[in-house]
Amino acid sequence: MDPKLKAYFESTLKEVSIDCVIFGFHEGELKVLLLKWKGTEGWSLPGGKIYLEESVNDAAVRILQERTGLKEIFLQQFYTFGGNDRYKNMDKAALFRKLEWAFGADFYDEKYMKRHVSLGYMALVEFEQVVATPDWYTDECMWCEISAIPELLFDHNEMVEVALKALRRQLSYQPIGYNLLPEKFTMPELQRLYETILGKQLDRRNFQKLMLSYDILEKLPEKRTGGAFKAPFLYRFDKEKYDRAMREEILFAI
Amino acid sequence: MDPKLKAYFESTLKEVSIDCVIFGFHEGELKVLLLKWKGTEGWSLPGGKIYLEESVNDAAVRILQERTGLKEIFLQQFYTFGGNDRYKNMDKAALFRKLEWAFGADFYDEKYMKRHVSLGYMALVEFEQVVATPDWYTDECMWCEISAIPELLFDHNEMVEVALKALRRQLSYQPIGYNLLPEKFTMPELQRLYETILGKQLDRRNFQKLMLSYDILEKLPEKRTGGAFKAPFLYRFDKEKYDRAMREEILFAI
DNA sequence: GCAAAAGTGTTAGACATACACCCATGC
DNA sequence: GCATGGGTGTATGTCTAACACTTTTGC
Repeated sequence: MDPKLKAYFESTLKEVSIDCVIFGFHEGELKVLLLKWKGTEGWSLPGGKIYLEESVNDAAVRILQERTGLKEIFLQQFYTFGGNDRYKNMDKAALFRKLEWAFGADFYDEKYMKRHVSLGYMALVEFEQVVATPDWYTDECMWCEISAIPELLFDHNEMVEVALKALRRQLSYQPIGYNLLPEKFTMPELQRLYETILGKQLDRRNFQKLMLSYDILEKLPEKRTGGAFKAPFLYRFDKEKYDRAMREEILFAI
Repeated sequence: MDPKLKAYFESTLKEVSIDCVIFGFHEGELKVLLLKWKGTEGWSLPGGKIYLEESVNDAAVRILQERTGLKEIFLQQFYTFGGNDRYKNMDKAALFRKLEWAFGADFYDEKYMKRHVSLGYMALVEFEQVVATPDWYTDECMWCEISAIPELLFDHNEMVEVALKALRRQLSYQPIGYNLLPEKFTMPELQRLYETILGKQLDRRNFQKLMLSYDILEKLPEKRTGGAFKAPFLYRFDKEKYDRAMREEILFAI
């Protein structure tokens, strides 16, 4: 095995790791960042290990930064996966044969390849700002529409589902959008975001009234020009009020 | 060190453990089960380790059963604690001196006393049915009112707070009470439960109307006799409808 | 009879929902 | 001009929230 990889294994927790469901919003679609494992056709969520003296939240921030280049974004734990059958839908032997081919004959070492508990973190990122970067295990990145996710390695399909459910639930008591949209955005864009996450259509006029009633948006004098049809106004989140709404968990009746 | 304890250490995950915030409701008070560590005056939450081939959820069920005698109750993950400073408010050296006194000179073995990631589970139990039982480390159990919890070991005070917050949040999209109340209960008792968890007073008449509107309660012909004043009716949860409401996460506007 | 707890009903107002009309832009 | 998307306003009905009266029970 590569000595650097070995050193990484030695300096990190062995039984615990982190997997991130990184949500981005682009062209009216909610997408998730996936990585393709070297030497295989298998895709997985971005993940990583925790250094011995690192808090798990710090590790999640670090991993997210390594994969997207972004710091200070919305990132939170949503569930911890600790089934003893997390490989159940896979041909584990075949996978590890391929991985040994890519990483060296002693990659599959019992010392490192123990049963893992995985902390699921979800991140909401501004799609345009992400510079997706593969990690040690992987050689390709892909933004995949939430509705067209292929079969993933391990229990990562379940992770995406649980993350999405947590995200939807969160929508009912916290605002969303600050980390998923560019600084300035239009009301229809915000609505599209909500519709995509919730998976249902919303009334244009009622949505606007509701959003404005929460008093977290600032209407700008500018409009989004260039597009076809009537130019919509631009809005911006009032960060202070937005953060307060996040903290106080105001009920968002949507 | 005791060979049985050593064997337990060898057969469990070393970096991960489980801590349980076990809520019970008694005499109009929400209470939490605490354990006192042998040889110390320190209190902590009930917890335990995960066997190598056991899923974390199974481990949580097992630990809960060991401490309360109860099975098939409400139990769920609420957060995973992975700070690298989880001992920060304690005199760690003094604690371990006391523990070595109680467990043997080699209790504090670097091999076992690593940095731990702790999975927080919360349980809602029927107070009357619990037979509280200390574990390996502890020699005393106590039900402690939520408002009068002493300073606990490790980061367990924070755990209780986070659990309580999660419980309150959950109240807004799921019914509660099935596992906290006896089979038959009165509307004022149910209301007291909600008031205790939410930490605020509710209107008697509106509460009743709201609860009945969710169609998960069955009004019984009997009344709670024996008490002073007018005898209140007894109710029972319709388990099927209750479970459906849990699954569908109907919004409980309380 | 009185105080305290419980049962039941009413009413005003807020809010969600549904819907209508006008404006801007490209073809 | 027309199709399409966007801005704004209004009416209706439902549900929440505040509140009143009656009944039961022990002292």
